[in-house]
Amino acid sequence: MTVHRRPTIADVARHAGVSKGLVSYALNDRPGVSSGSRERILAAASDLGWTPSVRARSLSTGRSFACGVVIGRSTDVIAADPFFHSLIAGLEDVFSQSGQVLVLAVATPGRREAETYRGLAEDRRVDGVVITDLRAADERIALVERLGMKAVTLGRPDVESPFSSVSVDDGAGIRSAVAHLAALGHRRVAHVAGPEAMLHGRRRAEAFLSAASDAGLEPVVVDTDFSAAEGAEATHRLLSRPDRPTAIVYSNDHMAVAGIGVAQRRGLRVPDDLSITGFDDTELGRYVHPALTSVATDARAWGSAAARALLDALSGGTASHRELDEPTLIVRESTGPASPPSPRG
Amino acid sequence: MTVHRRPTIADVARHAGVSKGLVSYALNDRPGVSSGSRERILAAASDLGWTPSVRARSLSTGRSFACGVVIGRSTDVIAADPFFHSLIAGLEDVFSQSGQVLVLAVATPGRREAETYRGLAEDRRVDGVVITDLRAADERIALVERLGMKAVTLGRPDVESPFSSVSVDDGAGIRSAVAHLAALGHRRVAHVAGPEAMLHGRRRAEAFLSAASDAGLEPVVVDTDFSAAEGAEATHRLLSRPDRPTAIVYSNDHMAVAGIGVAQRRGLRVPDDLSITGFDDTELGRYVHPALTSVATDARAWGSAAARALLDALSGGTASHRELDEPTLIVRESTGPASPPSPRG
DNA sequence: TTGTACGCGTTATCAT
DNA sequence: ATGATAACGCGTACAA
Repeated sequence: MTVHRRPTIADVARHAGVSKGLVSYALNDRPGVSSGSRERILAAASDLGWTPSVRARSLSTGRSFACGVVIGRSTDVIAADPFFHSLIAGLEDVFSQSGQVLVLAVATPGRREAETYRGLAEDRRVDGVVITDLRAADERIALVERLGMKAVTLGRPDVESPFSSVSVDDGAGIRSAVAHLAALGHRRVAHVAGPEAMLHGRRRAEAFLSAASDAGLEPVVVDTDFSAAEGAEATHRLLSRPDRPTAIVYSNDHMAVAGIGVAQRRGLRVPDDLSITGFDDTELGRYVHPALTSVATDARAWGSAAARALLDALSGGTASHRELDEPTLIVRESTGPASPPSPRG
Repeated sequence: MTVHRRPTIADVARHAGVSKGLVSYALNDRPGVSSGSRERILAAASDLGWTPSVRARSLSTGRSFACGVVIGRSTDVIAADPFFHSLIAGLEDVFSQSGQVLVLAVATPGRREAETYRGLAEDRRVDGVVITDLRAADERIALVERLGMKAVTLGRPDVESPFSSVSVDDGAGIRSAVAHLAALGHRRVAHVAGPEAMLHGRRRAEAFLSAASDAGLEPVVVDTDFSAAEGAEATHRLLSRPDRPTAIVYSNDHMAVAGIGVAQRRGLRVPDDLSITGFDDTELGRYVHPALTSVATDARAWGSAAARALLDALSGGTASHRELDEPTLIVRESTGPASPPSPRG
């Protein structure tokens, strides 16, 4: 009675009547193997149902066949961000097909971001990482490089980077939102932005400001940390101004929904008294009242593209910079014609 | 000039003047090492800054030092579920401290759940998995066992299981919501439930029904897939009934927020015409209008407890069943005294 | 093409 | 009871 042992490369070699080394060459599509041997080897491998042992491969090559994503510390904020989940799904779509595994690490107050990257690099738990939420002068680029890992950044960093990037022009999304509002006759428009330290938050804010002034509007920008709490607070602040805006462009749906709540709480009607746009086009936005006008980005496609770029880098490819399709504005009910502000705002 | 090479166990052995094997025994706290040698070995290891190579260890022990979570196919639904993120954070809190890594795998229409588990097991990419969203007669239990992995389930399965479980009595949360509504004078109450196939969805529905009849109320239950879309549709159906409910208990915040939207869309005021409760106490619920009354579960603590249980199982512990603290009802603005239904509902 | 050393810990076997 | 030695896991890579 034979125990079911997993076939090793030695079994394949025996089966094909060649040496272990030759099998390795044949299976890795490398030169120096006659086509006859190659065929016999491949046949033997498939006969035996052989698949390489990731563990053994890992030990001899020093690679881990895993890629990582480090989630920044603000768990609550990211927890509420459906974007992130779609991104993960997109990454996994590609990784799983290439035998890579996706490792998730969470930075905490007790284990800061840099330590978390170090932890993943230390024993090469991952070969590469996906860097999200780029910050101004982001130290992670140099850190990851120093740690000897490959990486891909979501968006193009503002510092020298040896890594590939995959970007979406969210500025275009913001511009279309502003254009939409301008066409509706709004003049005093506000932007509830993400953290100023985050590159995409900043770029959205810049796009907002330039689009608004190009259209001859009077723009205001308030920074937040992307949370519903700060989104709500920013909305209160904006609506308390004597020259309160008639439209607010939020940099995510979450804050926009909170913004609708604040407006209602203050007795304003959306969109009659205040127009609101979101960003990310989350499912919930379609079912709140009024349904949210939002900028739709394809986070899953973004993830897939990033994963492919990272795999390419892992197999020795040179850094590339890819720009994905522009996001599009989905107009629903939360935006409407501008009307003079009522005194009760 | 010496190249910076990572110290291996052989270096430690040399340094301590003993053999490789003995170092391994000493570092793994196994008998057969004199206290003198043990001390010298530990000193040498810390002198050299030696840490075991996970890869080498992995090859010789057959373990991967990784644990996995498989995300079921409905990405959109889970994407919107902040619960999941907190769970992940809780898992990672514990895994990262014990040198484990958290692997995330996503099942897709193209790669179904069972295949995904198989993929993780095939080359032992993970040693154990956390099984979430238990279903009735869940086949994953047997599958995972057959695949030779350890596991922990979130909630206690309704089938024989060799695995530890960590549970939260969400029924208690539902009961407190029903009690709250009953105290406010509601009589016709509805529950917008999760999928009937999911154990926790079913248990919440059962808790709802029994609590409602115990309180002498007239309960209705509608099943959904947890998405905002189905939550909204269920709400429409309920509010179209001639004997429409005056209060609805949703099995997540997401659907509850959509429910508020639907009520408003139909010209009903919350809570004057309709009281609404959610489940999970997400951040957004605090900022919608009216702020959502919701059942708060500590997903992060749940994750940590599950991770600990899994680690325990990996180190040979026997299956245990732990019950965490009961969730609590957070009363906000979306629930209020019952009032006779207006004809416009 | 083949043989074999190598990566690095773990563990069974053997000697003291 | 201590400790050394060597085999093992499984691919990879280089010398022969």
